[in-house]
Amino acid sequence: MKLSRRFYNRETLTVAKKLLGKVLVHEFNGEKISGKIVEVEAYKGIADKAAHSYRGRKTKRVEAMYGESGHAYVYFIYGMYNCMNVVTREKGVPQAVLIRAVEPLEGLDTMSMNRYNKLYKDLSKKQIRNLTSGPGKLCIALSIDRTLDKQDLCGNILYIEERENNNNNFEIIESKRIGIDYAEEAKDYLWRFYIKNNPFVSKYMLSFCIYLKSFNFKWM
DNA sequence: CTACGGATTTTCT
DNA sequence: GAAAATCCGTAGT
Repeated sequence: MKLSRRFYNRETLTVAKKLLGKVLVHEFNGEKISGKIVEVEAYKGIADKAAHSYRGRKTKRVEAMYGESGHAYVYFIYGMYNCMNVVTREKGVPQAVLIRAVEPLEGLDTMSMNRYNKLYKDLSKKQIRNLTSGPGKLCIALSIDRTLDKQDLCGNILYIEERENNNNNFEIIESKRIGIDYAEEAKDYLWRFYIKNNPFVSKYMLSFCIYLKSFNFKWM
């Protein structure tokens, strides 16, 4: 089931946590490329020093954040990467959730070609783990760039869905957001959420990787 | 494991 | 002109 407008038009921290475990899909060149969302960050707009829309800043780049909920906000950063957000709240309230990591599901060869110009079966364990474990990495893997800025997530190109066999039996960890050292007191807010012990989280836990390794998981 | 620097260009002041 | 919601490789522990 594709997530509805109603899903996105809620408190941003709620949407952030509820997005964990859902599946991000990009239909591109007639193929479904998808991954399970395992890590997100909330950006709460006007009052959030870490948000691009802090103090009501309304530049061309952040326009999408001011629009209707359930649309994409894709921006370019560090001279070479794109990051994808989901716009939340009603029109005029510029808040969003950054998708920080997904676990690859469909289109594995396309993803591995996009990232490493190799077939999935030829990837090293390290490359598999790094396929989509970060906001810039997942955009490369899923072919998400600024042409998808303002894209309606209730459409048929880029969307998020809840799957029938969805396993919602996971623990959510709350932590500080990453890469926002300039944000003064806002840098300490616990607005990053991720699925505990999932190996595709951007800053994954070593202890759990060692644990998985003992079971000979293929991505270790 | 951690720490650090370089890449690269849009965006905003 | 400086900074940026990142990633990668290398060197040190």
